Amino acid sequence: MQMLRTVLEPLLETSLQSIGITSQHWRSMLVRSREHAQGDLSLPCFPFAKELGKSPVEIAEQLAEALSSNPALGEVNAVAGYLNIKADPHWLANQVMNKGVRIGDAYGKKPAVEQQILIEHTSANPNGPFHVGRARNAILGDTLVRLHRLHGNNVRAEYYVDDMGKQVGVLAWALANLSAEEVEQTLDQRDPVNPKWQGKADHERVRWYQAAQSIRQDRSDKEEIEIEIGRMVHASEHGDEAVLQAFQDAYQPVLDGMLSTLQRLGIAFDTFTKESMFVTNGDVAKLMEKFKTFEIHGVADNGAEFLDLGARGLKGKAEFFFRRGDGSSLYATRDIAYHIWKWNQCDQLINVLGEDHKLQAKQVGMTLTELGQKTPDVLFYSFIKLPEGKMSTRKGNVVYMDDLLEEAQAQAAAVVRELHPDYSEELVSSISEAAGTSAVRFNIIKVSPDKGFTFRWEEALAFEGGSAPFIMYSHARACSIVRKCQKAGIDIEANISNKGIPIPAQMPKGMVELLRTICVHSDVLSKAVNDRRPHLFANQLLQLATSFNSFYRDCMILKDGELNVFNLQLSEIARNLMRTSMEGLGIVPIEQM
RNA sequence: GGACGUAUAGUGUAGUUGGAUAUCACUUUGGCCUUCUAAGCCGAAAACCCGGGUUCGAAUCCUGGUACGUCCGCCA
Repeated sequence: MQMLRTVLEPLLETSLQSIGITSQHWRSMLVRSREHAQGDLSLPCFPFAKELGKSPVEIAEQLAEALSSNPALGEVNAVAGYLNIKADPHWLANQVMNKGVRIGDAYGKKPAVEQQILIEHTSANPNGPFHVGRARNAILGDTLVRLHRLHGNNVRAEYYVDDMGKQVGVLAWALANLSAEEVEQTLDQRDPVNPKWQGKADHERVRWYQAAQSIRQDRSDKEEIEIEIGRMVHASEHGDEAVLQAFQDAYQPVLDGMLSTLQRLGIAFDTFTKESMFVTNGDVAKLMEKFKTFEIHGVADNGAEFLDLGARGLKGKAEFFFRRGDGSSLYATRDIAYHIWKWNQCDQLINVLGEDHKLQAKQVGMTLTELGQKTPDVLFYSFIKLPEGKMSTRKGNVVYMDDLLEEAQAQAAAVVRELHPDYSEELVSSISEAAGTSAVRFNIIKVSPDKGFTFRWEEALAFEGGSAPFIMYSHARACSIVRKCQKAGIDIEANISNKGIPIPAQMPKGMVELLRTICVHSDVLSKAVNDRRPHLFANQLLQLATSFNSFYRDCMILKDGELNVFNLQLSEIARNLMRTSMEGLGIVPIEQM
């Protein structure tokens, strides 16, 4: 609770000086109390014992006594060597009601100058539909973008389109050379396309890609095919316009299909940048020339070139190849050109990458350093696997995002129909779409990114407890109160702008809880954004919803037709905080459930 | 073989500049719907991978194991 800390620290400093503590080390010892019942902030006094030759218990008591009173301070207790300080509920209420708690301000450390932040995420190869594994990147990245915006930062969401290289080459070759019959014949032992997704290019064209992969291994003319694909890939890497256009015609519909899946999850991008751009504009060629001048530059027997990053401390296989023997560039080389381009248009750069890219990212980072460039921040995430094991399109062990979202909506719809038989089908459909997609997002975002994640249907589709619908429900209740008031002829606006409402002398437990939760909300957002850990904020929002539910139980707003204005004002503050926070996590803040 | 990451109740998780009685949810279990939406609320039971070390104090730091994940392409 930063707002309490700000008030407390100077008081505590005086108090500490009075008993002979002058070093500043205690500031880092002032921690959040473990138990809410004990306090908001606690200072363990054990380290002072040796210095002062007194027992920690005694020191804590002396400190408690020496601490001057302040409106912000509620209970101050010395317990077993700890000094516990609780914020005064009235002071908290005053902060919330009259000082105006806004999200993202005051207590976070915001840079004085507006920074342009560029977040690159997802950037999946456009060769097939999203499965839940690939979606972790998109959900994580988009949430980070949203949280930055909530925090008041200027962010651009960027998708790097891999429009050259072997994968797209294979897709383009297949579309040009295989008939639908051939494709289905080749894939006959595989599950057919879900009829639901017929006509959706990511699902349809991936069949061509898969068939080509199989044919490249088995067919008698596989050598010729390989030569043909190799020719196209080579041409694309030399900026051949016709080939690049053919590639684009092949992948663009697939990419569009993939993006429509993401759109259903509320995920969108501001800019798309094609990898081929850095080949055609000459950046890559210039970069490779520059590498030649480096002292860590090396050449292999066949003329391929590399940088010896081992000389800069990289362990393991330290030769970082940037050019093939035939003179063409490699993916990583283009990636570096891309990074230089990105740095030219932002102050902070964040990449969201799977853990399989760790070494690659390290190499790119070290090479950028070598070039005198800054290194990007990277949010790594661990892979999602299925209970049956690793996700593999090839083995058919895969859950497509489109299927998951469809199932999520269907199950949510079943819940809504059971709870509200009176709702129209239209209403059921809009509620269940919001609840289903939000639940899927939240299920992934609420856990720490570096934690391995096993996808389970029953967890992704859980609508109670720590889920998105739980949060949505709290928000919908707050909205329901407003509707109820309006129906009773109460002017909400007028009552909210009435600043003269006294803070109640006695506050129920639920109200104090809500006030405390609201007061740490902004702190948590700052931490989540600055540390790139969105799950922290997800858990905070759960806490906010839980606190609101307790408040809802303890504090009536409309009782026997009588309006409690203070409760209404607090409820509205909580409702707005919930709504904006939900948007920050990509949870749809519907007003009725 | 080397590098990096992870290990917390029956299950899934929170807790990283060391602090008290370790968080939340599911499951199990006891209560609460003639009062603003019970997708809710209140209560009970249940856990820090295994050894060593540092410290007044270790889930947290160091060290040695074990298990799991990822990487170690002139692929992308």
